[in-house]
Amino acid sequence: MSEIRTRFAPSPTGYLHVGGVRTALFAWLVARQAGGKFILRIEDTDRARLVEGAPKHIQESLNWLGLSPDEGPFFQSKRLDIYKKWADKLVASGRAYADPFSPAEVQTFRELAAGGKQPFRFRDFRPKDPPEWDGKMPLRFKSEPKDYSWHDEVMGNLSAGADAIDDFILMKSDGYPTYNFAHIVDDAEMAISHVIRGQEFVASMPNYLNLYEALGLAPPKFATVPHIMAPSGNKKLSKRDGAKDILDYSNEGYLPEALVSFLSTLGWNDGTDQEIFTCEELIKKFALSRVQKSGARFDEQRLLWTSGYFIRETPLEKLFELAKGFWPPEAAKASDDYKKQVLALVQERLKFLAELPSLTNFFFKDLPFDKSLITDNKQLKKFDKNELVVLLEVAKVRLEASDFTVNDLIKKLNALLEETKQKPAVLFSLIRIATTNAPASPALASTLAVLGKERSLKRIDNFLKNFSD
RNA sequence: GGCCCCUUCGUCUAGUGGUCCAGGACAUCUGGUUCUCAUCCAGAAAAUCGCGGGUUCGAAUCCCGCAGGGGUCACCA
Repeated sequence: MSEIRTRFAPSPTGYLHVGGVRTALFAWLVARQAGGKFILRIEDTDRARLVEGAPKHIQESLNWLGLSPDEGPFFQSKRLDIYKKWADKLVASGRAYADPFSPAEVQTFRELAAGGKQPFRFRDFRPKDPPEWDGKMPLRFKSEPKDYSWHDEVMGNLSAGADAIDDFILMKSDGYPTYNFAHIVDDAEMAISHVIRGQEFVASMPNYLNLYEALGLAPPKFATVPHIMAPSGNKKLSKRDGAKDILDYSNEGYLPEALVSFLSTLGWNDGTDQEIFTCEELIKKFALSRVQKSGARFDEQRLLWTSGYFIRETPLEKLFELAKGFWPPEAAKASDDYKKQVLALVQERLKFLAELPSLTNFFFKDLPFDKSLITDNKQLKKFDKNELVVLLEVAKVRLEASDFTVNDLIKKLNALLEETKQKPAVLFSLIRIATTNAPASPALASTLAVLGKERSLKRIDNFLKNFSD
């Protein structure tokens, strides 16, 4: 059996989003699991829609996810001589003709067909005496209509009638090939074994099959991956629906492993109850035949859950490395050791690393006094202000006697509960608010231990001063 | 509109004629983990398997029709 070779072939018209990346991931997995090659090909034949920097951006996105190509990137714009060669071959065999019609004339044909209630087909309007192709006119494929049935690794057996066949442009008047022509030539030249792509191309399959025959090429295997749908409504996910640049996820501190796992289970599963997959597991278990035939909705909640899961599973040292660049500005002067302690406390509640500042800011700077934390608190709002002040003053004295290790703090706090005859819901809330001024924090004893004795007591003092006013 | 494809809890899905009055996960809700947020644990609610006909002793699973959704009909990919 010949080598498995798959490709990802985006057009450089902008950034990569989850839809494109999932297709790339599937192609990458098919290559990896067979010990084959994954090839990146930039389809830059539409000169008008090129976006500068897009190829680099696409490569960075793939690299971040760990889907680096084994070959490429190849640029179609640098392979024009190859397409020319194949085009000449088609002209010689009579399977391509120069198209002498202007867009306006084509439009007239179209209206003519519409008037006759017939579906418009170029092949019904072929020129009687096509001029010789000079490379300046568009070159059109001369189709030979017939029925086709073929196998799709995802969709199963597909078929279409001869009505689906028509002449189409191979070479444009600017000298560049169309996608319809170039991708077939390239897939053959690059010995691609599996063409894995989005479902927008299934309708053109009969035409492609017709062209393969005209070129004398054996078609590769095909796999059609359904679109990722927008969270609401039944439409393809687009930028408007929050289809972010894949590098945005990197910038927000999602782990690439999480994106890969999430994307793989969006329209694929291994038939078991497994919900999370590492890359290695995917390489072992992925199968095109188990990819869903219908489009799957993008579920932000599930992405967050997946992301949080991977963050929790990451060893602290590694997470600390990954978290560099995400700390709040005030953390700049804090020691690595201190930051690691903080990170250990918030690791289990992080969904993505950009949440770090909002979760940890009070560890690095004094937050402003906020009376509503007391007055809105279910337990504390029932108390008289003076009662709370007295309670906190007692707490302060007892905490002054602690060495601020977690164990000792727990001991002291428990003793305080006894002494004051208060519930944790009251006493701990009060101390937590006084020492953090934050609406939420990790467990009290751990928080105090990391904050340290001096800072904790100072904050209680400040809180008492503000609260008494 | 023509052609092609799809249709199981809100969402992602398991399920290929009986073990499914449909299982898992996310989200939601409840309880527990000495306070909050989160984690973790336990539990609840949630799909008459798009609808209607068949075939069969028996259908989410096979067949037909319908409806809804998607894709496509470019010198874009």
